[in-house]
Formats: sequence, structure tokens, C-alpha cells
Amino acid sequence: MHLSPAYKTIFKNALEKSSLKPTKQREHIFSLILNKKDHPTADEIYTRSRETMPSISLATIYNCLETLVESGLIRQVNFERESTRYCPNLKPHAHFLCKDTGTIYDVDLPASVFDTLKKHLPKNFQPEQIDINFNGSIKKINNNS
Amino acid sequence: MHLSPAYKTIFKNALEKSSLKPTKQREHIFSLILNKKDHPTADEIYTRSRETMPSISLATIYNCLETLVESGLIRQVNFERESTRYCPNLKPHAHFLCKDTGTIYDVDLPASVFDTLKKHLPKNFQPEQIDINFNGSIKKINNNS
DNA sequence: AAGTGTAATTAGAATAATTCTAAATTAATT
DNA sequence: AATTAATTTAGAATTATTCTAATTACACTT
Ligand SMILES: [Mn+2]
Ligand SMILES: [Mn+2]
Ligand SMILES: [Zn+2]
Ligand SMILES: [Zn+2]
Repeated sequence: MHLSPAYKTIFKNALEKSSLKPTKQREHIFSLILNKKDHPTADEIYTRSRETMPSISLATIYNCLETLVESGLIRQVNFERESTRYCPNLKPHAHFLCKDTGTIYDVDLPASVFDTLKKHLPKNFQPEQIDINFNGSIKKINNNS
Repeated sequence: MHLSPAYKTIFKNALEKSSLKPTKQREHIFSLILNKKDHPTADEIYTRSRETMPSISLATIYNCLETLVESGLIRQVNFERESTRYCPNLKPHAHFLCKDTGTIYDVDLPASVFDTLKKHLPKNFQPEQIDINFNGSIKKINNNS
């Protein structure tokens, strides 16, 4: 579980831009999220982290996740009041929660969709973030010819 | 604090469609949310409710809000991990949270925007709900001539 | 190398929104 | 009136997250 040289540079630069240190724990958590591209909760990340870094604490998980979000390396995803989930996909995209399985899917969206949305805001509203969350079910595809 | 005859009918019909009873408490909470068109939390609704119905309990607030949401009379609004807020506006719209004041604004959107969003989903994804949340600041309009 | 200062990590306690439980109340039905 | 089912209620329980205070790690100076 470790970062490619390319991501290591991205990681260090993002943190140093905010004068934060690229610590072992921060890198460990970042690499875990990057390498398994789902949308884990803090607690899932805690469990996965301890497999290879048994001494890490839950408080550190929360601290590091906050740091990674603030540095722009990962995104938070919230559905209703469920635990916050974390997402390494930095391209513009929406999220779809399947209410049958609980799985969250990335839905890629062209930048134009976000631009259109912004056009509907009053001129003095200045959005910093736009979250688009779908909620529904996924129909099984019929595979019989 | 009470419902117009038109809304009283809507209220009764929506509940009876799910074989739920149009109780005093449910009507009280619904009218509070309808008459002050902001986005109150359960706790704010609790405080407002007790002004005219001092014996209502917080558990009832939560129970009634859940019932009203399930009946389609109000919507839930969630930003990050903040307390859930409730919205009486049933037209298609998005929400904008001003991070300076904490105020949530309704942003009306034409149905076409939601249709466009749906077009970007894989064909077997069947959305039941779409939440669009903006997060940012609101620039003061310069009123000097 | 030892000492200093600051940031990060850690364990565990605290918080707070929400949900749960079980009893009491209400309202409809026989 | 008695029976039943739904709703309300008070208070306890839950749980994700935040907070606190102590420890550790590490860069920089002496
Ligand atoms: Mn994402
Ligand atoms: Mn709304
Ligand atoms: Zn994602
Ligand atoms: Zn609204």
C-alpha cells in the first residue's frame, strides 16, 4: 500500500501549500483511499489502516481525513445523516447511492452541467462547492439474450 | 398558526393516502413549517411548537417530521453533518447554504435541469431523488448609486 | 549531541443529533 | 363500555464526530 511517485509529489505539494507536513499517517490514509476506489467511512478507513499500521488511532483518522479534504486531495460525500464518506475522484462528478445495496457510484458529469447550474443562481451568489446526489435503485440488466 | 382550507385538504389527503391520521401535532408542525418559509431544524421546530403547544415532546417532533416527509408534504435538506433541516417548497429546486450566515436559500430550477442530469446516468440507474446543494458566500450588493 | 519549539498523534472523555423503548394517551370500532 | 390500534410522550440509549490534555516526532538551534 503506497503511493506512486507521481501521487507522492501531488501529495507533498498539496500539503506543503498549506504548510502541513506529509506525515506517515496522512500518506498511509491517502494511499488507502486512492488504491481502493470506493467511498469508505472513517471507521472503514480505520479498520483498513490498522491492518498495516496497527498503532494508528481513530482520532488520527479523523484528523488526517480533515487535513486531506482541506488540502483538496480527497472529497467528502454525505447522504442524509449517514456517516461521512470519502472520495479520491477529483474530476467533476455526482454521486448515486443505491438504496438496495448502500453502494455509492461516481457519475461523471461534463463541466458544462455545473456551469448551467451556476447560471441559475442569483448574480451575487458565489458557490464554492456544488454537490449533486442521486438516490435510487439500480435495475438488474437482463443477460438472457 | 393554522392551515388554510386548501392546505388542510392537501394535508389530510396526503396522510390518508398512507393510512396515517391527521393529528393535532402533525398539523401543528406542518403549519409552522409552511407559514415561516425558512429551513428549520427539528430543534427549532420544537422550540416554535412549544410556544403554542407547550406539551409537545421532542420525540413527537421527530416522529411527525418523519411522517410528513414520508407523505411527501415536506422535504429534508442536509448539508454535511449539520442537523437535518426541513423545507415546505415542493417545486423542483436546489439549496444554497451561505457559509457566512448559515442561511439556506431556495434556488428554483426548471425541470429541464433535472432531466439533463438524469440523462448522464447509466440507463439502468433509476433515481428516486436528486439533491443539489450549493455551498458558498453571498456578495453584498453595492447600494451606493 | 543535547536542547528548544512546534506540529502531529494518541487515548479517552465529551458532545449532540437522532433513535429507541416502554408506558400513557387518544381515537376509532365493536 | 370494552377492545383495539395508532400516536404521543419521557427518558434512556446510540453513535458519529469532536474535544482535551498528554505524549511523541521532528526540524532547527546551540
Ligand atoms: Mn466524489
Ligand atoms: Mn427544499
Ligand atoms: Zn466519488
Ligand atoms: Zn427549500
